[in-house]
Amino acid sequence: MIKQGIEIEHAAALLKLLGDKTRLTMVKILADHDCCVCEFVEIFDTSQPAISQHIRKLKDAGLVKESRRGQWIFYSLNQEYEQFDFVQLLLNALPSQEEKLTELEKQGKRISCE
Amino acid sequence: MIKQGIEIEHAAALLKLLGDKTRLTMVKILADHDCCVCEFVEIFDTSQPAISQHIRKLKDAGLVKESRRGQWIFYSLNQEYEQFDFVQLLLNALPSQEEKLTELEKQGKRISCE
DNA sequence: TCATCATATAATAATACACTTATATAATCA
DNA sequence: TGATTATATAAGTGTATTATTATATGATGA
Repeated sequence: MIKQGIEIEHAAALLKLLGDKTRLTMVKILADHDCCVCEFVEIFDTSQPAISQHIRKLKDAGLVKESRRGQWIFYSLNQEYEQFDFVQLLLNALPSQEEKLTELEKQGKRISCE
Repeated sequence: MIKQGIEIEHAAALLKLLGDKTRLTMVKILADHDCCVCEFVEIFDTSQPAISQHIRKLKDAGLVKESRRGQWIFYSLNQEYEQFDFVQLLLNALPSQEEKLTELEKQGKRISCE
């Protein structure tokens, strides 16, 4: 039998995870751009450990994955996440957070390491 | 300017509210049926104050409304809720909880007062 | 009016959460 | 190799959350 859709318990846990302004915004941003911790620190004007701890929760849930590029670790949405469709449904209903990145760019604080 | 969609802060608060197994299931059930507290007490096999407190959170957020019918207070989704579309989007992605009500019915514990 | 049923509210206690500070790890670069 | 930069982790703290117990309110029906 093919498992389809999301169980309600799982959904509740996921919504709880996303039910935090910082994490939700992070995930929305990650839907369009890979980012590293130091960028989020700038964007949210908060401490590095606070960001790392949010990232860890997202990673533990399987929602984001990491890839090291030199000095930096870049995070991105994990397209293989079991309930990726559900997450996308949600994210599509949210307003773009693009301006947060363009602001970063403007300040010359966007990291790119191609 | 017409306000459209949901702000990310508001969305986070809403997801947090729904990020609880009991509340999420309640809301999913209420999408199809009005229910009263004592029914939820049966369905979730939990205490009456616990249910009342969950209901209050949903009511405070504007997500559900109440109407007294005799001895009982029936709760239902508030279709006028500001972000009702967003909530519906979410609920539609969740599996039916219909069996919880049919189970109630079978036990003769469904309240109806027409 | 009194007993009962449905629900709300208050007080409390246990747990979870998100931040802070301090420190560790890991890569880079002089 | 030693300094620097990026990130993770650990420990501690204040606050939020959720349940419990006890009590109050409000409607019904004998």
